[in-house]
Amino acid sequence: MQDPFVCTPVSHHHCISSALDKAETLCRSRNVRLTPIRHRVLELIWQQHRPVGAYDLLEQLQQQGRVAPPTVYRALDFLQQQGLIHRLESLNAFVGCAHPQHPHQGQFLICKSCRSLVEITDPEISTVINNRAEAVGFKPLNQTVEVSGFCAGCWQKEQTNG
Amino acid sequence: MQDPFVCTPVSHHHCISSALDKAETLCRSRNVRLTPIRHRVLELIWQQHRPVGAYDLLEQLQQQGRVAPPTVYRALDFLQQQGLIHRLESLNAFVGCAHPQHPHQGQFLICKSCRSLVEITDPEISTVINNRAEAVGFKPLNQTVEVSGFCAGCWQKEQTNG
DNA sequence: TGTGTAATGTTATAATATAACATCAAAATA
DNA sequence: TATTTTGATGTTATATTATAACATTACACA
Repeated sequence: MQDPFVCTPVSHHHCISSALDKAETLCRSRNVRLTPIRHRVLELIWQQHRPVGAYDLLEQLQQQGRVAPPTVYRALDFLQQQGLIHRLESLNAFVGCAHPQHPHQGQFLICKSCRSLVEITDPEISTVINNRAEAVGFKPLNQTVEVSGFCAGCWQKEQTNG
Repeated sequence: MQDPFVCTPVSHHHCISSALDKAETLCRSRNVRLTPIRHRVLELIWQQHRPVGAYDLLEQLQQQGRVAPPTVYRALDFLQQQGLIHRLESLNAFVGCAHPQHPHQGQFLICKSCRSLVEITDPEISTVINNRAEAVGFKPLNQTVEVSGFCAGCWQKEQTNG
């Protein structure tokens, strides 16, 4: 089932802190360290609540002192390993994961117009892909599924405008 | 159904020339120009018959004279637009398309070990993805599906070795 | 032959990412 | 508590991927 969570400007502060709380709990339980830098990077990612590039993050971090690229990339690596963020290959960007509690194959719907993103976690998609891969003798380990198109709102506008 | 074409070292020269012939026919019928540079880039891509980076191609082109990055990227853009090659987002690399006659959503199986690649074109995969996207109000236009794992051969080796 | 368009050349630089090594902080252990 | 070990971060430099901007050339067609 899909988490019907919707983030509105009003609820956004909650969505950020909820994500950070989850992250803290998770890291504690796994006995890994959500250091200040990692925490900060995750926070920045959730503040945007859309795909963010590493150098965007870098720029924001640099407002509080000198930071170099490796620092950001290390934090991103860590957050990815812990399943707290996903990397979007088609955008070279990162986004917070809404349900990091258990590892999963996410699928990403990326709006061409407003650049918003929805993550769905549909077992049927991953199953079909795995089945087809196995049918040709391939052992699937990890899936990248990214769909470019229009979100509901932008699609309406597209249609009325043209 | 999947094209059961298999490229072996022995048949590889044929697979290259077949791809180039198809490309020529296609471009002629579409009234677009498969110029020498574009032809050469496509040839180099098929010679490798695995994902190749733009700068790999550049290096090979430079063996016959000075060439700069934009030249390669323009050729790649053209070939992509014509559906003659695909871009692999998770690798920043390009690979020849085995059936460029009609536009399609390809799915890519990428071997972590030997870096070989298989393209499958499974309508069920694209359909399921589109359905699920539409179910959440999203209008899907383009899919990126890339699966990382082991090809049949390498998976066997993996299992016997460890 | 001119004239417009598409393709390519050329230079510079943007954007993304990592290697390599130094330093520092925390946790684990004696 | 001092020691050691490990993991995290700092720092510098550079690799890799990609594009902007403008000049020049080749081709298609009037």
